[in-house]
Amino acid sequence: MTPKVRVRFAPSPTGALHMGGVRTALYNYLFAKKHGGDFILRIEDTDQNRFVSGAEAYIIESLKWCGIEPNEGIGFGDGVHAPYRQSERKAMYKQYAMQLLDAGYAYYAFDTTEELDAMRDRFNAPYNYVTREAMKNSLTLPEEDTQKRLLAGEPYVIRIKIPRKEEVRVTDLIRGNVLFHSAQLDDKVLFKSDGMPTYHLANVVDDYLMKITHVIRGEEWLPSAPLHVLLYKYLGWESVMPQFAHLPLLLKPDGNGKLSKRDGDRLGFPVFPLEWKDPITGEISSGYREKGYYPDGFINMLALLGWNPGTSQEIFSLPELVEAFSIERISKSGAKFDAAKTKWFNQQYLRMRSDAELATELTAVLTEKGITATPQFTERVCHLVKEKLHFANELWENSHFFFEAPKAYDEEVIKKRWNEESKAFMQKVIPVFEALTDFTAASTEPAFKATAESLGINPGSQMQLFRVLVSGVGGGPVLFEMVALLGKTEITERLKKAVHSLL
RNA sequence: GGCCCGUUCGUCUAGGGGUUAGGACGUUAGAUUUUCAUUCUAGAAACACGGGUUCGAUUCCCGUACGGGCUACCA
Repeated sequence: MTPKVRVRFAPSPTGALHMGGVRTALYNYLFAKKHGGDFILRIEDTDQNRFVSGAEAYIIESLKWCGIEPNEGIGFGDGVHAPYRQSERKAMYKQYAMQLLDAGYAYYAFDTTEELDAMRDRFNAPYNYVTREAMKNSLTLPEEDTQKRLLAGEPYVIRIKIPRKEEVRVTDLIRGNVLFHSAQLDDKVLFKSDGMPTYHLANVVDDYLMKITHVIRGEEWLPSAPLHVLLYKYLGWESVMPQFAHLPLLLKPDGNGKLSKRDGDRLGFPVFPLEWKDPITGEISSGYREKGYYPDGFINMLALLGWNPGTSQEIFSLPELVEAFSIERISKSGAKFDAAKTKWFNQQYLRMRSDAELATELTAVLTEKGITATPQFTERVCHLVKEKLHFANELWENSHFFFEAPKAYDEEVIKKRWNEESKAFMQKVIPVFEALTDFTAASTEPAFKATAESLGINPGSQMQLFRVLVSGVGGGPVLFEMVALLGKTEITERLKKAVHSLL
């Protein structure tokens, strides 16, 4: 029987969650849901020096905003494997380090930072099967010396003893078999002198204890995967070792390298899901949420950055992503982030929003400005302008003239179009409009044109000017739809006022 | 430097021993809206290079180049 799929997203609370991290969480979420499994959030806070207050809450809020909520873990409710914060699991790790020690797979090391630096300078090599011979550790020191140091409370770390000559095979769901030679590995610290495990030990122990079946993480972890494989083996957990999938990285849009916070500042797009204020420096980094992006569009974009369904479908709801997702279709190479396409996704999602939903957003702006309008009117306004937008927060700037009469008129258009001929036309069209009983796009347009023609004027030459006289601006939705929505009274009054003020 | 991963239009990608190498974003032109946006149509635009294997390689293999990641008592 195959065990229930259990995956985890395991960020460190060292700052805001990067969009690459969000994508990793997303792929874990999709994989879990696809297989009816569990998705766990585990906080890896084994490095007390890098702890940033607020980071954990930020991670939780980000996942919630994105709609990819873990069903177990910090912020989402405890399961049977609680706690989910490694600092609270501190007591669990030591015994596994001891187990490794007893079995001869690990050893104590007492080297100081200075000694370590000196060793690296001298050998230009890591702590490994050759250099460890020259260092202060339980492999080189007499047994009683080691015991004496331990008893005296001398600081120590526990290092893994990497075999000198062994092939370590990592089977990766995305990359296939990757072969490493143990001679290239180093004796990584598993247990630090401050009593905390390092990532490597804590990660393997927790994944084992939490019955994780698949480890889906960034490609930056591939080089340490053989170390993890060795740990499963030495701990006797080889038969329940999770399967690995190392994700390609998110790259800078220009140039090369991993996408970083700096790139967002430099190129003008957020790299974080939510706005983040650094608690130390007070520096603020923009977020997709605050910029007006929809979470489902953001997630859709992220899903397609490194994965594709093999069809030409590009717009996916979260359930559709779950349905279509498979690890096999994740690409191997890094993906450069594309801010323009991210905007395009948002535009697509904006169009899928109902007029009523957009009206709610616009109403919030109206209320702020002390403007009242009926929901029906606001909805129709939204219906007319939504095709022009990429973001809902552009609603007001594209529709303000529906709610307030123009205070000024686009000067360029006035300069170009306002003349004796147009003055005569506007004065004549006012009574024509007033006489209409049925004031719709279907009635105003022919009336407008007929009036122009009766004066021997090309109707087209008056359209933009007319638009400016009633709205103040040269651009906007389809003219006669706009006219009809504003209504006869409003249109004729605005027109009279405009003609008067321009005389 | 060493180790590992990768390489199809500018970008995200499909494809795969014989294809007009497909789509999307962006971009260019035209049409529509006498504006803008939208929409429609058309266009430019890619298999990194060199060797093999093969009747045939963009596809398979090897090398080179280039890119990326890792190389901490950070994750």
